[in-house]
Amino acid sequence: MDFVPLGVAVDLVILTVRDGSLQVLLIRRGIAPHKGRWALPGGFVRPEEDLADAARRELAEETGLVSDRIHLEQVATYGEPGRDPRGRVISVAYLALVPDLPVPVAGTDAASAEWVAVNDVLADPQRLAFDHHRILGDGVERARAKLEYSPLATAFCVDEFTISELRGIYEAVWGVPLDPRNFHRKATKTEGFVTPLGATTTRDGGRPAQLFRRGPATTLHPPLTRG
Amino acid sequence: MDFVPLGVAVDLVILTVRDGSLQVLLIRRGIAPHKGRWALPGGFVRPEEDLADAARRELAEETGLVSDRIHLEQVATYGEPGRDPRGRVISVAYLALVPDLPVPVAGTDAASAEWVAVNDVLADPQRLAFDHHRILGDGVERARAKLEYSPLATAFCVDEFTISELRGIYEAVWGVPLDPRNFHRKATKTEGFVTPLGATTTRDGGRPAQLFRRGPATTLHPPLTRG
DNA sequence: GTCTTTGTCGTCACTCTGACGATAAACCTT
DNA sequence: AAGGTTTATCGTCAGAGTGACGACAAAGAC
Repeated sequence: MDFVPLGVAVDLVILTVRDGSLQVLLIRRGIAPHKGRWALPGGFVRPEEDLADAARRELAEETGLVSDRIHLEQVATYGEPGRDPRGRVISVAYLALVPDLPVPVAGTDAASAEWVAVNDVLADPQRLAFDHHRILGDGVERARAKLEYSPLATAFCVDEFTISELRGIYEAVWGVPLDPRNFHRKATKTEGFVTPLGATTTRDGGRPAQLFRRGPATTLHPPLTRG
Repeated sequence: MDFVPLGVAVDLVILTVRDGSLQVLLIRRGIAPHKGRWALPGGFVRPEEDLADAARRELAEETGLVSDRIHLEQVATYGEPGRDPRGRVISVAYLALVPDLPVPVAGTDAASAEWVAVNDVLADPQRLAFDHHRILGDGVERARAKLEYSPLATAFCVDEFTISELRGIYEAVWGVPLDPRNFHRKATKTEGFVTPLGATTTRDGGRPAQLFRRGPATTLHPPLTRG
């Protein structure tokens, strides 16, 4: 076997929508290399650990979220020689979409962790360690694309949500305003996207809004469009 | 560094359309494990080699195709412990779309290589070695999805092609018949999909058809639909 | 009560789509 | 050479989906 000295890591693009903007969870690295710089959460895969399990473990360590109810999907793998000064490290990137919960963002090997607006991070290619700028870009692009043809936006919402809250997700992720009336029509008429619960809430102010839960659909026909 | 004994490989899902059906290039394994069984082409990544370079190298070794003009994209990475009897092997799968050329399919470490109809292979989960059945499924699914919203179908065509030939690609990959008149309208009216050359050909029989080249678009607006 | 905020229903013109008729331009057969 | 076959390409038409926007409903704020 020609096994070469090489490490396999997972890196996480953990996204949420807070205060109307798309935000990513970053950690300030507590150890070398790139000590003190901002980076995506991540770590090495253990010898007998599945890749997805490693991603779930890292997610739990950073956010305390048990990932059974969290959307987690693989995005891509980065293996360019030289991307990590420690040697040959292959990194498998995962994308996690979480609702805006009062999450105790505190890591074990991270000096500190916090939510940062994606736009701010992407605006500066030097902001993140390693090739994490590129990984973040790919993850965000994946999320933006999937909102169009999948019911994935609901992964950003709490269990019971209103159509406006759902629209807020789309507006934050895509960065464009959407017409409330047309969006309401689309969301409620697209087969299997959302299921009405009968109850209402006034937590968003104004007239009480119906509460919905995510529907059974896995794909949206027809897709929503980004303007 | 906690580098564990572990190998990184690339596996290739090389697709083409031949005789109206979607086909994949398979090799009969010449060495253990799974010697004598059918599998996707692939091999270990070299110590100082980029993942994409490894995929390009394997593609060239198996098909002789120089990949500058071949569409090659990463699909996913498979790392379940136990997926390879030799030990912990992480495999990065790439998807290659090639035109139907008289390719000298002959491998270096493969006893033999040949084109096989994708439907036949997918119908039997035991047909391929390792977890290649799953990898093939994921690759094909990616190709099917991308035909909808990208001009990727042109990657299956030779440089200059007719609308019918392009339609044949869609029909083979999706496995559904498409209306020639409606398809012609869509293909020619979708901005940047195909560029007319002015010349015509009669190689498909019947009335001479206009020749086209792939256009500058990277995304199709609006997308083509599968049904 | 009135104002403000947000939710929900409706209308209308426009575009896109799928089903299909019709004609054009080559080759093939006899 | 005439007619049949094959494929290409244009056109038509009804129905679905979309964006822009008007209108009204139902809560809290003052």
